[in-house]
Amino acid sequence: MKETKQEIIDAAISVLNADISAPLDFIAAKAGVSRRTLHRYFSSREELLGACAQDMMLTWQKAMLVAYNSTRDPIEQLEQMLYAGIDCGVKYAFLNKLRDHVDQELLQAVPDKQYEQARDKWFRRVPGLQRKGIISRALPAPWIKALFTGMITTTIEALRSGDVAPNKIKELAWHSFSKSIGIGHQQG
Amino acid sequence: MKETKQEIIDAAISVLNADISAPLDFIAAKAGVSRRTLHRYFSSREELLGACAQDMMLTWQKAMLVAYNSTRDPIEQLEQMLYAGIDCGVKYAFLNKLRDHVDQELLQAVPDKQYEQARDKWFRRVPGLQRKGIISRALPAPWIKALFTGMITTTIEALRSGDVAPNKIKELAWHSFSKSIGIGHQQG
DNA sequence: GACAAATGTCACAATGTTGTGACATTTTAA
DNA sequence: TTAAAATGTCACAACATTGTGACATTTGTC
Repeated sequence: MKETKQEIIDAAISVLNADISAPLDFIAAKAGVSRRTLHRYFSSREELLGACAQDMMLTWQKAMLVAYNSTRDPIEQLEQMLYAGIDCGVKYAFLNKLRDHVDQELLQAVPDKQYEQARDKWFRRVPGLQRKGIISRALPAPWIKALFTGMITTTIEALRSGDVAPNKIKELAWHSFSKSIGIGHQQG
Repeated sequence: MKETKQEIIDAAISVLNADISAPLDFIAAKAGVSRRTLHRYFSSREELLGACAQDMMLTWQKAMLVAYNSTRDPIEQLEQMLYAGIDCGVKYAFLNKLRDHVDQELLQAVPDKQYEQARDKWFRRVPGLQRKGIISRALPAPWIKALFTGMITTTIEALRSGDVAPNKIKELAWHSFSKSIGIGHQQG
């Protein structure tokens, strides 16, 4: 059986993702636990928020590193990183929101530098790949980064809506994302 | 000078988009108005939420219809609809969230059918365009729809982050979106 | 079963949020 | 200028949320 503390964190991420100000009652209910128990693990809302942020970052970071190290081919690295991002699921969408609401001190403990390491390492290669014509030269690097994170949230949203078959969705996501940044084109 | 009521709605959409449970004080402050005045226009939080939903839907609907009617070419229609979606800005991202929080009765008054009219009219043509090879046949229609809304939020997020030049962003969005659904490919 | 750890239930104070009334002040339009 | 409309300020009650203590109940382990 899972640790209660982790279950509360997971519930919190899920609930707070929909409503960052949701009462602790909702989070406790989602975790199948009384509010009193929640408070035994997290003395305050602020502390819970911080734990969520830390949990998310570690999850994300680990997944990205595994993906990045799974191959030497940059295109395959990107594909694996996209899949890893999708697998992180709803947790990912929550990440940006938290930055506005969590006391920054609570995030200091997290190895923030490492967290972005894998993805950023990859994105520093973008100009080189563009020179080789592998990625469209028409697209600025920050836009490519935006498309990457955007495709993850798009995919998660599509999954949540239930309109797209789940077993095909990663394939679709990579297909569309790779095309959107010009992979597979011959552009001299 | 703008109507106070509309200013409050705009402020509410902006604030609630970041935090659906944000106190009315924040909304009033954003609107440059006292909380008491806010309550003179909206007797309850619920009523304000409903007004936001209605306002958004009408804005979105009008923009889509204008875009749709601006040309007969389906590809150009799609391009214009994407631009219209981006122009609706932060308002759009709010729309889905509201569906979970607003009493559905308050949305009944809105011509919901019409709201989706233009976009849905377009998306019903997708199979035909796929048969002609204009859009990739590998992509299910719901996924294309997800990509459309996803590209809008991606673009808005990129704008908000400040990492991508605003004057080029619509162009980038259309470039990447059209590629992501297979427009411009020769696929037999 | 017996014991310890974890959890639940209830009560409670402190604080935050909402919605309203009364009245002062400012803005608008004639 | 003046009267009406709009807004601001303050006070207030009702309600929601948070965090904690005291004690009962359940769960896991020997």
